[in-house]
Amino acid sequence: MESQYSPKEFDEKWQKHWEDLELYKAQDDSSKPKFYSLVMFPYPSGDLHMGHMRVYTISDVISRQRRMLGYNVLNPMGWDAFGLPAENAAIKRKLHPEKWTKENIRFMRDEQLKKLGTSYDWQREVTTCDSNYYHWTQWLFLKFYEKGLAVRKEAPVNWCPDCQTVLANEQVEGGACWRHPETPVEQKQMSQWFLRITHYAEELLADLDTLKGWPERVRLMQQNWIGKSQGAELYFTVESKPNVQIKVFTTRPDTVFGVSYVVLAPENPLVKELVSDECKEAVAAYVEEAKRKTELDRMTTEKSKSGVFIGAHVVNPFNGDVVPIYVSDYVLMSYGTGAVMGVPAHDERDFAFARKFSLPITEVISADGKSVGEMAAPYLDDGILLNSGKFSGVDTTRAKTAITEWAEQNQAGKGRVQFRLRDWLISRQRYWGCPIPLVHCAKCGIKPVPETSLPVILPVEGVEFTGEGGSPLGRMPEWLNSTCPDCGGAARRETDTMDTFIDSSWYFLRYTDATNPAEAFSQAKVNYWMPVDQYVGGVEHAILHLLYSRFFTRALKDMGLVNCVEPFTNLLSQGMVTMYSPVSGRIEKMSKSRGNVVGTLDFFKRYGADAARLFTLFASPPEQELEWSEDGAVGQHRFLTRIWRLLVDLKAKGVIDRDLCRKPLASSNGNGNGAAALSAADKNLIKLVHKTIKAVSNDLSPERYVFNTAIARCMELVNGLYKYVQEVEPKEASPVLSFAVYNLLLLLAPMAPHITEELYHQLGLALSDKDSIHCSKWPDFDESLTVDDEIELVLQVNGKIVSKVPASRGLDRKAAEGLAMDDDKMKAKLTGQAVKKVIVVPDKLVNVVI
RNA sequence: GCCCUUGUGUCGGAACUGGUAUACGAGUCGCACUUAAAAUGCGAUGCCCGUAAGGGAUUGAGGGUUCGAAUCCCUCCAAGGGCACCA
Repeated sequence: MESQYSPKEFDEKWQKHWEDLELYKAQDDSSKPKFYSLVMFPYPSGDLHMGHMRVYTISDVISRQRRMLGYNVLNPMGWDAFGLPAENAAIKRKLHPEKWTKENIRFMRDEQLKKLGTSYDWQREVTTCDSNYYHWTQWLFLKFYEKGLAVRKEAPVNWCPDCQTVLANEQVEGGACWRHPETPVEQKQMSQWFLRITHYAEELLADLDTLKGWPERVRLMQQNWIGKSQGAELYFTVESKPNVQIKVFTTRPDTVFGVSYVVLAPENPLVKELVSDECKEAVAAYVEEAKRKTELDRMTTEKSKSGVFIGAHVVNPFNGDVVPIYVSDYVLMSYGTGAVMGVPAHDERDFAFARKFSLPITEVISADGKSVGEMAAPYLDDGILLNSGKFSGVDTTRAKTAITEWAEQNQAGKGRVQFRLRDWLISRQRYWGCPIPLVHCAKCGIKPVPETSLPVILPVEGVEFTGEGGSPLGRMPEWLNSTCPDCGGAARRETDTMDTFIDSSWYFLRYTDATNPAEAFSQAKVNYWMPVDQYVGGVEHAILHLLYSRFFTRALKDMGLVNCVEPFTNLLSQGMVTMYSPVSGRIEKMSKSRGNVVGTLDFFKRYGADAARLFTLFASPPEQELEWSEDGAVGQHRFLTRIWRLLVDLKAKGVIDRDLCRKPLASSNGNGNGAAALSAADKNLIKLVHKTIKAVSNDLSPERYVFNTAIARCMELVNGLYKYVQEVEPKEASPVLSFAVYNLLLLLAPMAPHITEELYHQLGLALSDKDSIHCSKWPDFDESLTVDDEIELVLQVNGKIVSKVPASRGLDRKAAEGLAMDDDKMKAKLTGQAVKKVIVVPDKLVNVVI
């Protein structure tokens, strides 16, 4: 046995050993309870750095400990392999995206994730750009299409004139194309595919309450994103065209008597219909300008309002007022009805608009129902109505209901709920994505590709990447030209591919039956494993990926494909890893572009995988940010070295014994295993072991998941062992030391899997060559051995500490009080004082109030 | 602007339900080992006053509840994140 701890001698040996033993293979049927452990799968960008490793380490520790606790664990890994960077690399380096992606996957899997010592079941590896995966992505799309959840509709989208393609919202940075910061993105009206996530808005919102295992902040972010508003839709009849109504959505029906104008969004079709001849030119010009307006312009002109009168009026159904109709880009076509009523007195934006166009500001609510006269700013709070006909004098809350009711009775409107959530635009004019399985037939229109013809293969050979002019698929006639499944005539394939978020919205279902050639997943397997018991991932996916996955699961449940409603029972969203960036001079998220990355290969070589894992876990609790520091990592390497040296020494002395180590030494009170011979040092060490087992078990439990304190407890045990060895100087097989060392290794095994396995075998604790510490049972503890008989009683006067005295555990109140009154320092404080009250916290403190 | 999170020694961070603030690690200093250094082991180490014994203040700031507050409540300040003309 080497006297020097050098992980490079054995890290890879054990990784191979575990793989040969198929230690991490999940069983599809088992008498053990199942535990589905999931970590967000990576995009194969090519090179993981230590910052990326945090999430895999956390998830791996959880999986390993669950295995030791006796669960049948599914811990899979895969690749979110479609996406733009691959296509970019292809354009830049003339390397096919598939080749680039596959090479990256091999490197990341074999050289990075495996070398971290992760415990994945690689037989279930999933790669979203493989046709045996996207076959089922397409099949699911067809299911959504059948149910009317995938629809084609016109929508304004982000268009980059340089790339000649639609961009995802995520690819618009500061109003410009992410590839050309100098090119502003344009808004373009296009026919695109959407998934109707809004169909589930209400449920997605309501069921957030059932996700008790999710962080509060993630639930809140989703809640805000879905954005439910309670209000009313009110109808304003056009004065010159009594058969046309403008419907507006408002959350403030109580302010309807204060309406001084109505505004339409520039894209609202009513603009063209209602505009008067005199205004036609000005309105058309404004609408044109608004269309061209980029997000950049919008942001810079945020607060100032623009707009044009369209030469028509509407009648307020509540008071008969005739008010003008404007068109303005502060009204969005995609929210509500694309029209709003302007109430300057009680809305910030309407106030600004009214000022600019000199429109009347009619006060209809105030704190006490009395007019305040000239308004310098809009009054936004609740209050009492005035100038509101028969509703004057009513408070806002009741007025909202009353006015909505009146509208319903008089066909002037109705109550309505509005969501901020929009339907999910999934079309992408890109090559490297899952083809949408549809054809366009001149005769029959849009037709789905029959299930039996799936998958629609993404062509790999003969694809040219020029970097301009949209998707290369459109320039491949041999792929583009197909036949109509209905009439058999000529048809063109859909050239758009799907948003990559679709691929990741169901990968956790595929893991349950990853190699099934005939189905997306079998009912039996998916329902055995789902829902995911513990999901770990970055907070950057708090909304999109997690919301989409919830939507998918819900839709599939309604189709009878899965049984569960919510896919992820518990969610741990880990904080990002930061480091000082020489580029910006600040502490920022670790990333290549910021020049503050720590490479994995180099780190593993210098300190070993276990030190990397321990530092990542120790530096801060998982939900918080972690600042990478070389010093801290060295500290963990030192801790491992300390364990190594101690155990090498004990082995040389022959004190560790394979049989003794498994004997529980349950009782220190005289009747346990060899208890008669136990010294005070022995008893203390046994207690320390039990206390450590208790603390670490608690720290690794789902209620806590605080790995930093778990490691701290293990360090204390190691410190205790050093002290014990120094004191006792053991020379022969020791039951106490064998027991302590064995349990230390068990507790550290999930966090530092290599060194614990190596020492387990080196010390001869293994039951055979095929044995692994990772197959061991997680240790139990004896509650009675986790408490000390002797405690320190704290004595306080008025809550201030005056003295501390030793006392035996379990003292009653009287006795504790007696101890306090007997103490010299207490006496000094209390003489001549009237004692008002004595508070005794058993086994903790006595507080005398004077 | 709205919503959320976080503020504890020189640094990363502990303190489970209000009950000994600063566990564990890093750094620094000292001792041992060594010809020497590194490594390792042992010990000390939040701040102020004091040679010491001892005393005092202290968990971003201020206030409150309580016998007792890092922890609960209110106001404010700072940093980070999310949303942002959503009617």
